[in-house]
Amino acid sequence: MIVIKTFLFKVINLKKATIKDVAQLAKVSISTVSNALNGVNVVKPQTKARILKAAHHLNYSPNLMGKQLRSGQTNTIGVFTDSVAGPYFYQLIETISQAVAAKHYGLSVTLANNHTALMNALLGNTCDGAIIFDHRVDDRDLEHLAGQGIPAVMLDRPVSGERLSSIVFDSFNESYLATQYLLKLGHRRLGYLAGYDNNRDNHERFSGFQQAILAAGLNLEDMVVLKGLFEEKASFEAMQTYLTTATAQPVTAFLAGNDLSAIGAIKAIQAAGQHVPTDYSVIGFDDIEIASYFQPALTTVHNPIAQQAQLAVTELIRLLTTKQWGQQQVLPGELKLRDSTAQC
Amino acid sequence: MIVIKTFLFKVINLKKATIKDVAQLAKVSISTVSNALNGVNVVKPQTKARILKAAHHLNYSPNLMGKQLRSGQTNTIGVFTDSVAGPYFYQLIETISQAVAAKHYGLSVTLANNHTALMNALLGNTCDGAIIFDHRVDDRDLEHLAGQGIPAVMLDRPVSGERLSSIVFDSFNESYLATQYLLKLGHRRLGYLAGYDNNRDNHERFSGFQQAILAAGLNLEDMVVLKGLFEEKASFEAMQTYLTTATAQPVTAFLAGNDLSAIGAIKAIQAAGQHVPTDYSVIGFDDIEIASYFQPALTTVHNPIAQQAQLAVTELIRLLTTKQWGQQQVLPGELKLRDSTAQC
DNA sequence: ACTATCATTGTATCCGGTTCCATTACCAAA
DNA sequence: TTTGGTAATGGAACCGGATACAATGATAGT
Repeated sequence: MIVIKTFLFKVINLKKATIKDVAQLAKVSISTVSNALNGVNVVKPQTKARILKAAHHLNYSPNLMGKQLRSGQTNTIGVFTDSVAGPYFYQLIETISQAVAAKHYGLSVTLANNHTALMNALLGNTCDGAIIFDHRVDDRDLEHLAGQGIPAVMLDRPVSGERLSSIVFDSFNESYLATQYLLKLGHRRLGYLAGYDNNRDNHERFSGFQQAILAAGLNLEDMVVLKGLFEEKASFEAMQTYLTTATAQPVTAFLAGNDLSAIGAIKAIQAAGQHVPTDYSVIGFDDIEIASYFQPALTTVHNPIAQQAQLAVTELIRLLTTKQWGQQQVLPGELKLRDSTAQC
Repeated sequence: MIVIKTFLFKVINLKKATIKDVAQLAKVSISTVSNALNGVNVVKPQTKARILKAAHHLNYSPNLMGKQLRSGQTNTIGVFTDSVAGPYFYQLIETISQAVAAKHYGLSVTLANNHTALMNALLGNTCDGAIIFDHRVDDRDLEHLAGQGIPAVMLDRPVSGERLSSIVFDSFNESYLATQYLLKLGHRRLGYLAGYDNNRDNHERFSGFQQAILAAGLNLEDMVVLKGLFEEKASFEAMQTYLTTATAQPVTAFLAGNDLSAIGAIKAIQAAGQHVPTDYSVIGFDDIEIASYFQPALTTVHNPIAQQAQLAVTELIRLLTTKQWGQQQVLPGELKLRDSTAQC
């Protein structure tokens, strides 16, 4: 009999202890337990001690679902994204996590594989506010969010509204200045390694590139656009193809859609027996970790990712705690001069 | 009056629509709404259509807290970690996210800044099962978890139990083999760039290093241990100090606790005007992205991170769906021969 | 001793869903 | 017309907590 009892005890114990169990063991009501555990200062110290002891004995930890359902607050900030791949994201999330912790919020990163799952998570009240880095979220989705009163900060698109802010990089100007720098070095025939067609950064960077060229009084027709697709491999192949079909008046400098693209291009140039920056200058975007380790060290545009992350959290908490409107913030980047660019 | 009404309407509308609102608008009970929206096949098509229309009109999306509280299921797998920094984590999480999506689970990554927050999140029923990559979780915590019936897979420590599995790399053997390789190249005086004292990987790697040396009949006293702390800067300084105090019979090869450490050491060697691998051979661990871009390309131990991630998800789902016991799995790494090692 | 006051504790409701079970409506067979 | 059966819908309990409010008990003032 004793054996069976022990077994039953174990099975019963497998079920998570609830506030009811704690109340029963401490011989008080559940409301008193709730008060004691949440630091409401009305419980007699003696009773509180008994409750804490009971809670500890039962390995009690509150069910967050119940807690959050009733209180309507999660005390959690959610980051929603379609991809955690790449160095950008983890630099971002690292600072976000620190900033969120400093403000005594919890952090939850949700990776949704499709749009429905994303919106469900976003609208499912699993967080008090959202930081969104997801290209699939369109304006209609944002309207939904706003309608449900969930504050959000967008990182990949400039938007703003009643409870909606955005913090983006100044891709156009960065590109404009980088291109200007290549022109200043004496290059007159430039190439652009394009990223994805529907990507905002790609679009802005390409526009900046074009505008700088026009502003210098040069002809866009002399320029070359290669499909780099933001990838090393695609850029390598695109550059390889270009090099074999090079004309008499070849391009001497390339602006790449991002660093990976720049690296792929440089590898193709090197594989063809030519040199960077002697034969070609190349500039990237993002200043990923590899950029400074690469040979030659990459001249690239550095975006203040940590600053963006910090601002995103600050701004979201502002939206959460005040009833003020959201705003658009644009952060300027910086051209890091390294060894992949030289005088023409 | 109309203006005020409109205003009131707006304010009311700001509140999220609940299942009750949908029921009211569709003129049915909430249970029917629930059935209709969850695909229970008892609702008359006509009614269902009316409900769907109402739900859409109200921008209704269910509150996940309520849903999960009642059903006791979250359909979500949680990843719990103390740090997302570094390339290891994002390679890991990328594969995890794909695997989880393929199994039709949601994914939530929780970054807890302190132990209490971590355990609260872990024990708060916010996920059906957990993948834990957090050095702060000790055996007592795991007992808690087991006691609450939450299945978990540990990634940084070999453990197993009723609902607990682990998937770790074979750090000891990897280190043993890497050291053996250095010995095979003719090196007789070796150095180890140590990581954190309390880190399991560091401990295993150091043990493997020592055992390989002993097995070769060499004397441990001839070996050198530098404090690299898994960081580039600390390793740079440790190596710099070592080089200035070098003896007549210097070490010719180093095993570093990780790649960053190896890179720091190599930079110090180069800064001192010497060369790798001509003067010193250096081996790292992890095969981070930079390793192959670095000059010289780093000889390092490659761990099958994607495989670990895939197995973690598969194993966790096994624990979730069957009542079988957990297990320990150890994955072998592979020594990637590149350009930072040479014959003595 | 009686009562007002305050410190504690208990009761009941609610949060937003799911789900079991009862109820209703409808139709065909007797 | 009655009955039986099934399809469709509604009612109510419940998940685990928080919280407003009621109730209790103790203490002190008169």
